[in-house]
Parts: sequence; structure tokens; C-alpha cells
Amino acid sequence: MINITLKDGTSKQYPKGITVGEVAKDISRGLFRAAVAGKLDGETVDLMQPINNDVQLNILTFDDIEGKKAFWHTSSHIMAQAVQRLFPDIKLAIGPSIDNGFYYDFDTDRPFTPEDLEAIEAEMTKIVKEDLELERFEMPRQEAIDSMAEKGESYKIELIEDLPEDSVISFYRQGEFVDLCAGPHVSSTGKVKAFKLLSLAGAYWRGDEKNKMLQRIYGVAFPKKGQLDEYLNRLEEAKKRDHRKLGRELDLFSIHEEGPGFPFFHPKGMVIRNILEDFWRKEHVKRGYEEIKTPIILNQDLWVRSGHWDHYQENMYFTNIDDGDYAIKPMNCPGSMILYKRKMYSYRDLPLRIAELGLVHRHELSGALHGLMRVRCFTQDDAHIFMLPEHIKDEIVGVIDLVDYFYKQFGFNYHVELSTKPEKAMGSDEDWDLAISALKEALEEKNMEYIINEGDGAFYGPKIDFHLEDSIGRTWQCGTIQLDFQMPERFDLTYIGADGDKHRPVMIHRVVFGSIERFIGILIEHYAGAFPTWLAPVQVRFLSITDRSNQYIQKLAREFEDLGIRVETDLRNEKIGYKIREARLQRIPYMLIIGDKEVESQQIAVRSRDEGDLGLMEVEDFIDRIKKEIKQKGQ
RNA sequence: GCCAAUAUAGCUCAGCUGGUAGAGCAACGGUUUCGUAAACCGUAGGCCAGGGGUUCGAGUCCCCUUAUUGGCUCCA
Repeated sequence: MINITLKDGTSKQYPKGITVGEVAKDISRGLFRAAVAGKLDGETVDLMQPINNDVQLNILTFDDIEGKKAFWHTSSHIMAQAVQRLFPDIKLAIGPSIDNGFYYDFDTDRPFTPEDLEAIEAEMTKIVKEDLELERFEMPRQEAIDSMAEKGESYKIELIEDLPEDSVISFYRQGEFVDLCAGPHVSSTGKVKAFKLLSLAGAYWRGDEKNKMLQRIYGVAFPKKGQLDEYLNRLEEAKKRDHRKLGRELDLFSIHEEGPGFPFFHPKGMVIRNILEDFWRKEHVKRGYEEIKTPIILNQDLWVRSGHWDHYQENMYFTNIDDGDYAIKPMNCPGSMILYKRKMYSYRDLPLRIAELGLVHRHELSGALHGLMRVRCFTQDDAHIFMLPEHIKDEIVGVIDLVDYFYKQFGFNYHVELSTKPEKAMGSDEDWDLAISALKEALEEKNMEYIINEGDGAFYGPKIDFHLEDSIGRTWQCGTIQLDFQMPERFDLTYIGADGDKHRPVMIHRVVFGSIERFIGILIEHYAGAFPTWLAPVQVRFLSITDRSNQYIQKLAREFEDLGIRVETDLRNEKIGYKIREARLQRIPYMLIIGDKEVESQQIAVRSRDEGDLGLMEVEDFIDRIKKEIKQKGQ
């Protein structure tokens, strides 16, 4: 007999060799039905897995992340099986589960069509009905390679060859389909009750653009039909808050064929932009930053000196002035260097925090452009902090606090990544190690969780990135803090130390919004277009019942404007319901409805976007209310 | 840049296997002066993304270009 400790801490005796599934069945039939996999001492395993010694066991259902992974992994096998039945000539590459479903990559000369997806789905339905059991088995390395060679599965051979010498090479079989796979999997194909293939895409083998492009099919699957419907519904809802759609409907910005990746900001979009910038300026002054503005075009020699010519050229635009070669800035730092060098600094002047809202241009691949999130020109809310080595940690902590303060203001959740030295980098490994440990130290002092992104740093230094989520869960890098020992060296920056000698300062590059454009895109999706009053392009719209109230409205509107409240009037000869509908579609925080009654009593009828009809109010009371709300910035 | 899909009026979309472009909303003109999410009638609006081809005839078929979308790669 063996002792099995369950999730709730209780332990039970079972005969040696009992399977995970049998334990689940012993606990309850319901749990057995919901079970998709198990977790033995932290390792996820199949339900068929026998247990031979005392362990801690968790029964995983679809509600567990690892359970979902197993479920989706099996779904990807079902899809691959269907594809192989319909298109026997295809080669299998890889088919993992992902955060929201699964995919499988196939190699075939014949491109899949949307009709193929339907046929594949139909075949998958059959496989699910066949309720094929999944069976795990292992093979010695050479045998595994031979067996894959026999099937012509060259990608699988490559995968096996890359496995470490001592690793167990396991396969899963369901009916006639066999795939190299570490597992775990659900016990039979019949469990995958509801699924949908979502999209077709090209994907490079092993994510390397030098490799062949394979065809990837994405899908999702659930144990119940209702869950699938709910998921698809959520996707539909998310599409409604897409910033590209709302940007058009709310008249905030547009992008035209004449300037792919170069967004135009409309008057209402500019209101949001200007408010963000005002807020930004105020907070930066408070924290000891000074603001500068450097030119967009600077001569090519500067970019050679900064290292951009060697490391960033393919992302830059170039131009020519009077036979001289110039570049359009892709970053603000070299301009900031020039300003630092304009005079001498004492160690007492440092740290020096120099901020710049700088418009940069970068050549992004056409296929990468995406609304305001990925553009070819954007404004960075940049700053360069020049400092002594002993300032490093405090300055980084200061920036982390600033970023956190900003993101909290908008109610964002974010996650942090630390990126290390890339292949194409300047500087010695020692410098990089020093810089990386400084960043780590700051993160640890703030008790921040972070993931490490190996080789993803900027060419001049490692960075801490702050990532925000869009409406469908994709994350976008916004804030970043980059520690740089290289630029000060390249530009021979100095300060005079207490010893009277020249010393080299260290610098930080950092942004908080990241790109104002991207940040606005994320804000639009975050609020689904319903901006809090302090950010709303129009805060109040007056709606007339009849034209008898026009004069009163115009008088009030002028008063509100004088108080700095952003107002619009709708005096059209339309029914009130129609005007309310339009104002609601524009997500305007307050509608003030003015008819004969209001003119008579010199009051206003207030309708709030969030709370509905608030009834009659004194004008003064409403002004107090909205002013307070604006001051609180939606907190 | 690569793979795939898409491109019809300001917006959302019809237009079947080729026979000469249509709706709703918006705009404009009129009627209606109305109380909390869409009044009524009328008018105008399109080089069907651009270019080339096949055909007696192309929005529909083919090719090229551009842009967009979903991915891959890259990144704020």
C-alpha cells in the first residue's frame, strides 16, 4: 500500500500501481468525469499514470491551468490527426497548447483554405465521436528516429535529435495517429466536446525567419459547448473595444494609405493627448526633471558615433540636405548627449534628469503595423538621467515608482520583464553584468516579480520593460528603463568629481507611457472608449428639448467653458431620445437636458453616462460635482 | 519582410455560376417643437483600392502594385 496526499491535505491508502484516474474515481464520480490530468509531486502526468510510491497528488480539471494545457494539447493532436487523414502528404512540425488554445504547424505545399478548416473541423468531430484512447509509450532514441524516418517526419527527427542524451523519448497514440510528445494528455479524444479552428497563419519553423515557413492552424477547445460559446462571445465583445474601431467611431485618430503607420490625430484625440502630456509634465517637474526638445533630423556622423549606424540602421530613415547625409531620429538619446556636452558639470549637479517628449521615426516591417499600437512614428515620453555610479539604484527605484504611480492612475495591471544582452551589442560583458545586476537589485528592493528575457536588451544596455494588456489579452511594452554605460563613453561625457578630476557619468534611458500613441491605444481599449471625465474629449453635452431653451443653453455653455469644462451643445431639431442615443454612443460622461422646466427653474436635468438619469440639479451643484470628479482623475 | 485573407457610398454591409451598382445609418432639403438609447417624407452621393490582361461584355475571372486584417519575425 502507498500513501497519497491530496490537495486538501488529507491522505489515503491505495494499493501500489493504482492510476491517477482510479484515485479520482475513488474520490468522486464527478471529479473523475472532470479530471483531465494529474499532478504528482508537482509534475503533471496522465490520468493513466500508475502511482508506485507515497506522493502528493492533485487531480487537474479544465479549471486548472495545467489541466487546460493538457486538454488543449490533446486538441492539437486531434486536429493533426484530422489533417493527416485529409491530407496524407503533410509533414507534422509542432503543436503545443498556448495561453488561449492551441495550434499545430504543418509543412505542405498546398496552402490551406478556409474551406479546408471546415473539413478539418468535420473530421475532428468524427475523431471525437470515435472516442479514441490516448496511449503513451517510450522508444529508445535510434528506434524513435528510425520510426519517424519511415514516416518521412523530418521535423520530428530534428526535434528528437535536439533532445538531451538522457531524456525519455515518449510518444502518444490515438487510433492510427502517433505523435512525438512529452504529454500529458487527456485519456481519450471523446473528452474534447467543443472546439473551433480560429485562424490560419504562416509561421517560421522554430520561429526563425531563415527557416521554411510552415502553415499554422490556431484553435480553441472546451469540455462543454457552453464554454466555447462563451469564449467566442467574449472575443466578439473584445472586438467592440478595439481601439481602431473606437478611434474611428469617436473621431480620435485615423491612419491613411498616404502614410502607412503614420497616424493622424483628430481634435478629440488631441484633447486626450494634451491632457496626458500636461499630467506628465506636472509629475515630472515634481520629481526634479527638466524638459528639453531636440531636432528630428540630425547629421549622419552623430548616428555613427552613437552606434545606431552599426546597430539600428535597418530601422532608420535617411535624408539628404545640401549634399550632406542626415538621419531622422529613431531615438532621442543622441540629441540629449549633445545637450549634456554643451557645458561642464560638477558631481554636485548630478543626478541630472532631462526629459523630452520626442517624436521618433522607425522603419517597422509593413506586416507588423497595428493601429496606434505599432506605428512608424511615435512620441516617446523620454528622459535621460545622468548620474554617479552610486546613484544607480535609487534612480532606478525612482523610475519604477513613477511608472507604478502613472499606471495606477489609469487602473492598469502590468507585468515586468528584464531583458539581457542581445547578440548585436556594444560594450564588455563586465559592463553588462554590472548593469543587469543593478536593475535586478532595484527590482528586488521594490519586491517586484519579473520574468527574464534573455538577449532582448537594447544594443547599448539591459532594460526593465513594463507590459500592459490590450482588449484581447495581447500585451504591449510601454514603460522601459534602460541602463547605459556605452553612450557616455562614446560621447565622452564627463563631470568633475570631488577630487577635481574628470569622471564618466552613468546614464539611464527611460519612458513611462512608452509611446504616447500606443498608450492612447491601450487607454481606449482599457476604458472601451468611456474615458473618465478628466480625460474625456467632451465632458458635458447640452441637449435641448425644443428651440425655446437654446438661449439658456448657450449662456450655460459659455459659463462652463469659462470654467475650463469641455462642452458641446446639441440644439438640433431632433427628439430627445435620439440626442441621448448619440451622446451615449459618443461615451460623453454627462448629458444636461434642458427644456422649458429647466429654463423656468434655472436648473439643469443631469444624465450621467454611468449612473443614468440623476434628475434636476442646481447648476452650482453640478459644477461642484464635475470639478471634483475631474480633480480626482477617475480614482 | 514572410504566409494567408480582405478591399463596393463618410460608416456597416448586399451584389449567386461574368450582362453595366443596391440597402440601412450618416449628409443635405422639407415637415414635425417633441422629456431620457433611433419621428416622417424627399434629395444627392460610387473610375466597385490602383494598374494591366482574358472576354462581345468584368464589381464579379487572371496577373501585378498598394493598403488593411490575423499570424510569424521584429519591437515603444
